[in-house]
Amino acid sequence: VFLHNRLIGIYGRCGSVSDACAVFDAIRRKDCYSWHAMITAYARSGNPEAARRVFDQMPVWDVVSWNSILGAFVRAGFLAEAERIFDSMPERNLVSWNSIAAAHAQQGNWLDSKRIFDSMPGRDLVSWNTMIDCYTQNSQLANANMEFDLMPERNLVSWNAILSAYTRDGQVDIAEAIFKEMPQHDLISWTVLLVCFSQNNKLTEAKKVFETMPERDLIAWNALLSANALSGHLEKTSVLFNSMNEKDVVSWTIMVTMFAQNFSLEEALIIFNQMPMRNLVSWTSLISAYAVKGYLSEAKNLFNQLPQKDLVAWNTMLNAYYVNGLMHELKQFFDQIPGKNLISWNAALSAFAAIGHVYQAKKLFETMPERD
RNA sequence: UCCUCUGUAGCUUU
Repeated sequence: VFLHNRLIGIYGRCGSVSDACAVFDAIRRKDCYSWHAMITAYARSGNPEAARRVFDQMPVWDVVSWNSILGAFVRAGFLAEAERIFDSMPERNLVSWNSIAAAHAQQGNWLDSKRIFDSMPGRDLVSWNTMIDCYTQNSQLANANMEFDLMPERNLVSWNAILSAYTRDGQVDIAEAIFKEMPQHDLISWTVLLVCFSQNNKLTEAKKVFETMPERDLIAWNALLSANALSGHLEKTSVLFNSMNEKDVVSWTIMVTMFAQNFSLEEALIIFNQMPMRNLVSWTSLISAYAVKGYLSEAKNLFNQLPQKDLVAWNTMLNAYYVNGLMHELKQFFDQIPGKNLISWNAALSAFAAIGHVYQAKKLFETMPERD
């Protein structure tokens, strides 16, 4: 059982749910570790409903079982359901509280995260680190920084989190200073620094980080690829891409996106058609490629065929109407978007503003649930 | 051997 449970965990982590499931089914005497590992495997694959089916079949539940199913819904971004689970838990520990705090931040409610953080029965290092990340995700650098200063102790995760905060805010010099000041570096620290340079148009420095870092994994390679793609050197980026001996769906999507953003629909399609695996992000990237080249109906067809849609996909399609000048359809589409976020509102608002429909723009501005 | 924190790809800011 011990070995089987480990296997479920390994398969879950590398995204092979079906393999995890096969191992799980083969265990005759399942213990709670088996059940929890299987729930988490489904959670990691983005399938909280499957996770719930496993949860429902368990003979007994403990706090880890509840945390596992809570985590499945948090990870999938289903805040309402996560809250329902949290409220109905017979017992909670710090893990439960940390999860629900992170869930609110994911949906943009960083004030709720802070409220939870302040009212939770205790705090551990993970709580503090979570709080820094809640602020970072919501572009609240000053608050992230304050929390970092206030925390009673820090580990490498805390340092990486604050490094990310400054990176996101575009404060390259401070990020560099933090990198030098931090007590240790791991692969994550190095990659964040690379991304920091990459996202602030410093390709040379980004490359230098890549060469300097003591070890490189696929994420680091993808970050370097992305740095090249962002700089607009299509040819050089393609050479790098072809030289990579390991590629995942992210690597492929970086290429599709690069061609899309440089209006090379044909090349984006060539890459897309060669992709060995695709996900929602790759499809959305292709929709964008069609849209910016004026192929709205193709974009719309792809969108309608998506097996599942997230908010980014909806917003991409919204923008497709805008760049093709179809304001009437845009308005209708906007009204259909479930759970609009600030990006949806800003996109619609700026669309009307850009074409001089001041009245419509003003009306949207006044109706917006939040503004930045 | 199970649950929560940090790194890479897609959407808005004319």
